Amino acid sequence: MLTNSSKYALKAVLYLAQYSSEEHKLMVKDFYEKINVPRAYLAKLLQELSRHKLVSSTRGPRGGFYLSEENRDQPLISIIDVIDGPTRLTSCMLSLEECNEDRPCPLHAAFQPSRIKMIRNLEQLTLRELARDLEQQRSFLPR
Amino acid sequence: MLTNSSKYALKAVLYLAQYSSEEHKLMVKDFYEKINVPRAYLAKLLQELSRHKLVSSTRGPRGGFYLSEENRDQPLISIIDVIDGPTRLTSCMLSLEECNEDRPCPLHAAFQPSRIKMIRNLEQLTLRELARDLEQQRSFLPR
DNA sequence: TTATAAAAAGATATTTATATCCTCAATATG
DNA sequence: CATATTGAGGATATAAATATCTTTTTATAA
Ligand code: FES
Ligand code: FES
Repeated sequence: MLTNSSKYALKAVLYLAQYSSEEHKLMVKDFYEKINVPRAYLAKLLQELSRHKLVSSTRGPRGGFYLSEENRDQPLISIIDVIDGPTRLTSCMLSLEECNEDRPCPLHAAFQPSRIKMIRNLEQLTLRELARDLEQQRSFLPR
Repeated sequence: MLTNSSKYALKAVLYLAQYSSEEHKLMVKDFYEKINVPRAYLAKLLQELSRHKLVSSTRGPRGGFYLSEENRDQPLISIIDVIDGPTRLTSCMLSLEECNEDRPCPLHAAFQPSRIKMIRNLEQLTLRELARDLEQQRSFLPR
């Protein structure tokens, strides 16, 4: 469904949503163990997200990563698009060149409705909303 | 969502469902181009499915692969389980050890309903049914 | 201004998925 | 029985994903 890379990225961003702020930045070495992601690989993923303005960072002493208020309003899909590429979830399940009703593959009719629902969720749910669920212990971040 | 391998396998099996029978077996070299799968790799995938009794085959002259009537009644999921492993679609989207309501990850609540629908579809739809759609040109097999 | 701490960037290594190749075993046919 | 034909199986090659290591840049604060 998702690659390991985007799972790592989502865990990292949700962790930052919970425990970081502009006043309290987190260094990679401070939390890579909490979310069980290889340290150097996590750094790479966050760099990529930073380049795309999905997480915030500053270098040097007292630097680190954090989520700005704007970052928190990003939908989940934006993380996935950057790490897995924008076609991972929307492309045809059997790799037909394009997925559409006009010339559907054999799986299309049965799967498109639930697939669309999942994608709509990813487009609508923001990091802020999921972080709130975590805070209220309505959900739990895997380590 | 699915690996290339299981997409290949599904295309192959659906092709066999349409064009093969016990009386008319198909050799790999006769159809690997039709479904655009590397010849030797397709052979490997069909061998694996054959070992699991999901496709039928005989060796020697006039041999080849085909789908028996029993093969045609298998659900899609059985192909995917053999090629991708049985946890590909059911495991937690963030790789939490187990996906359940008691201790859900942040994505669980939003995604589980549509995910379950997709999996139910895969468990219920048989090759026979999808082949019928193809025959009626209600769907099209990508090459 | 200097030393230091942190991310950014680039190079390299490892593992897994995908793909190919070669030999062996089974089966049909003459 | 001999021979040709096909899948089965094992070994190997390549590509992509995952992971690590080293160097450079930027910011802080003494
Ligand atoms: S055409 Fe294949 S999933 Fe839509
Ligand atoms: S617990 Fe993560 S998807 Fe169910």
